[in-house]
Amino acid sequence: MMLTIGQLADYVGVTVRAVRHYHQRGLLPEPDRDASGYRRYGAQAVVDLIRIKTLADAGVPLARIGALLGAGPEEFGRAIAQIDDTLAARIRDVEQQRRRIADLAAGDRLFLPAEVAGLLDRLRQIGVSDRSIQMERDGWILLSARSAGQAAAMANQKREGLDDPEFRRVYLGFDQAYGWDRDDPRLDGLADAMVAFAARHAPGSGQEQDQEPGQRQDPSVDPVAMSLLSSQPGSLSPAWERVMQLAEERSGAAASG
Amino acid sequence: MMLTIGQLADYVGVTVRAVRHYHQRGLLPEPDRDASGYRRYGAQAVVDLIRIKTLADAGVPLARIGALLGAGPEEFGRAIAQIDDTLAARIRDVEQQRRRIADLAAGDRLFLPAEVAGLLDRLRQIGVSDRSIQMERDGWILLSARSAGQAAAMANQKREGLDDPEFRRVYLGFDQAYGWDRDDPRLDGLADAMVAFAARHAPGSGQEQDQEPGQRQDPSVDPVAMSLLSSQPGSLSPAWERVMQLAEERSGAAASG
DNA sequence: TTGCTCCTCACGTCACGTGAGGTGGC
DNA sequence: TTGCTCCTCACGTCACGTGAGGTGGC
Repeated sequence: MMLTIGQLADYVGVTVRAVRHYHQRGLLPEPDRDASGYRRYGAQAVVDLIRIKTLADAGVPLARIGALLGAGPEEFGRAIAQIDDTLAARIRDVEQQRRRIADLAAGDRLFLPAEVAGLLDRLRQIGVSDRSIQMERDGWILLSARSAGQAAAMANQKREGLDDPEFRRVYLGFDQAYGWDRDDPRLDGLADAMVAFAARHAPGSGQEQDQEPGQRQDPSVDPVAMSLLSSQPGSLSPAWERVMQLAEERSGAAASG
Repeated sequence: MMLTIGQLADYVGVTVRAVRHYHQRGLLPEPDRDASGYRRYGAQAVVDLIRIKTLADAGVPLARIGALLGAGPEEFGRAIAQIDDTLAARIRDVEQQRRRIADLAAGDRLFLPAEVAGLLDRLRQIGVSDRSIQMERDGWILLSARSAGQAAAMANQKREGLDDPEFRRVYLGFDQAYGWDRDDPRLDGLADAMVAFAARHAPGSGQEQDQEPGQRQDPSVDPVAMSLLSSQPGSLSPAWERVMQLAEERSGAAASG
């Protein structure tokens, strides 16, 4: 009336190899052998193995299970309570994983701080092209990776800047100019508008906010700088290169004039 | 404005070693190196790595993640739905694990089929000693491991048998005799009672139920056989050995007379 | 006799962790 | 100059899985 290793393993719901592994690790005492050298198990082995399996299923490392099996009931009880806490936390973790894989299929909320996601939503809302939004997203991702806090603050600032109709006009004009020829006559007007807007919000104009130290330029009022955040090769079109060149010439002339 | 491997890893919440591992496995493309031979990452790498981490956290094997990253949105969506099902099942698993580790601290419900647990409860209720209940438990554990269905049926049968006051008397008498001397005069009366009860329920007495094939003896009417189920060395006391010897003599004499 | 179970090595797997020994960036 | 980050091997870890080669039980 003793059990073979296969009967024991099947009843408890583990593999034969697992039982042998628990012997090797010293979790389950090696039983006596029968005449053929087969291990033969009694009821205590069933009880011990179910304990081991139950704890192992709960994710308790085998080394800790070994310590727990030798512990008194009060220490065992405390350990059980702590393991239960871990399992409760695991349930919350899995619930969050479900939300996150749902986000994965949905959009790009997952890749950005909430403030940046809010800015991108605002850009979509005012009619910015998908191409520019993609470039903004990539730029903000890189900025967030280097300094999440600073990126969030700057994104909020830029989103507020978009409440200004003139900033929206300049930003959308630059966005739409992407595919123009580099000698398109409208680029001059666009460069003028950008320089004029930047001048009105530049230091000394009396309109800027207090600058934080180390924050040399403020992308919330400078779509050119913002677009440069994602300086992937090829991201600048001929028209954009041209309008930036024109703007630089004019602001240089204004500074020296 | 490109990221080092450490900036990338910190932002996404993985180790630098994990990023290198994903390169090795081909999940994340190797980026270009800077002048020092350092890897430099763009925004796409952040997006890719968050995808990998989110799926890996959800328990998706890396080999499958590799296939998913190359899949179209419809296949990706189906995979996400299937992963979500797996996570929902995992939550139910963890909830069951919590119940099982609670049982582990509580009692021995975990080690026995419900029918056997019910029988043990009944034995406790009618006043059987802890020692005998322990022996019953061990016997039923071994029997359940060899044939769970048969053990359950036999346990139900025995529990019903305990509704008979005479069976209870014989069983409790045998239980209490454990610590008696082997020449205690009360053992004769106990053996008599056991033989008389067994004879009344033996085949041919007109009281037995239909016997199932292969079920040679019925422990529900034979506490001696039941106690023998757990034939651990040393489990039989001198008094029990003696009373079984007496009972065997008498039933042998009855059979031959 | 055949198929199933058991035995003991011993290498493989999965997703990285952890030094070992050396170089570049601030 | 010091400490931090980066680089490439390459072995270690955890809980077993999976043959390899052989024997015993029904």
